[in-house]
Amino acid sequence: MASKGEKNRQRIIQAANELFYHKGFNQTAFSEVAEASGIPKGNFYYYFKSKDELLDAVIAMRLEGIRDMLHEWRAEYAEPRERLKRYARILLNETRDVVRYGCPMGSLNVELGKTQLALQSRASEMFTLFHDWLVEQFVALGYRQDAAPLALHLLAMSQGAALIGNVYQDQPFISSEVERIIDWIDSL
Amino acid sequence: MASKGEKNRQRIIQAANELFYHKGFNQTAFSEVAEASGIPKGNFYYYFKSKDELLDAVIAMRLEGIRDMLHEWRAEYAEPRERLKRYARILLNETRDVVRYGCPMGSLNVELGKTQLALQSRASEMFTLFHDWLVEQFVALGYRQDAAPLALHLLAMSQGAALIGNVYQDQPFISSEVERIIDWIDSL
DNA sequence: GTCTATACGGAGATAGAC
DNA sequence: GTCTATCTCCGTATAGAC
Repeated sequence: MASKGEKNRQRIIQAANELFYHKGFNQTAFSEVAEASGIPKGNFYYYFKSKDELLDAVIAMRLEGIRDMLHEWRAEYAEPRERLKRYARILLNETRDVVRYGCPMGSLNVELGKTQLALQSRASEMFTLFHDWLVEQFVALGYRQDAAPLALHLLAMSQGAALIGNVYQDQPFISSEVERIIDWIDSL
Repeated sequence: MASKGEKNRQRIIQAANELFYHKGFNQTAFSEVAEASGIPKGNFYYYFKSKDELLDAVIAMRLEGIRDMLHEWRAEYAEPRERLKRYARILLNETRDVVRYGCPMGSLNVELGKTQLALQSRASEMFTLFHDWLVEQFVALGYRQDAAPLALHLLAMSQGAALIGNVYQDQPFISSEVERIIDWIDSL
């Protein structure tokens, strides 16, 4: 039952999610989230105890989205190799945003990793969802003790592509890196 | 001639350099730089017109450091392939810091890329110094139109390794990624 | 050139009316 | 539950004494 309060809560989370991505967590003020969501900033403390807790709710929403996506990928692709390639193409989904704002997971973790380790640890759960799903696919391909390192390596390649693509605002570069990654998957 | 004023200027830059790396640019307050450098924050505006200009000076110092390092690498290694491998090992220099604070270049660019594009563009010059030096080596290896893409790819692999190593505070992972990169260079 | 004191704005967070 | 008004702190930046 989506109560009125729950609806407002969701609107705040949605607005914060986009602003945290575009501007960064620490550089986003409540006043901006208030303007974007249409809810006065004074009300935020009825829904969240603090800004940190708002971020926690944003991450929780992202985690749900990732879980759903991975679930769909499982349904859509039966072969582990095809699943790995689907992951590799993730950067092509929103290349414009990646080039402009970086990877939503990567940039948030980088920011929080400086001085907000508790929140960073929470944000790293997004990576872990992908990681565990990738491990599953590598295991299905016959890799055992190498599955986890391979998954981390795949995460790293995607993040490297996103970061350099962002630094140089270079969309074609991201596409070519995705090609490279897919070739690598085929070579396994 | 290092005048007294110039010495103070350098001390501010040194302190800011470390704090910008450890805490991020926007999360570092003048009061902290003041405490670390022993120079009252009120004095900063005698040496720099703004915080942005202080960052500019920090980046200028880092650029000089990179130039010097690349120069030394040229002297130390004659073969282009050995030079590429030396670059690949750069993450091993300060792995503890990379794991704790991320890559000094990458994390700064990610932060500035959100809402401070002019400063990000300046910060990207650090990457460009490495990029151009790497292109030089790939050309010497016989690559022509592929030299630039290969250089970008190498930058991306390093950044991906640094980012994931930072996210999971995983030092061994960075070492294993460096191994992978070196194998890739050998395969060229 | 170097210092202290302070202006000014905006941040997160709170109080209390309705 | 929802709103407005406001508190307190701390950021960058400035003024002006020495």
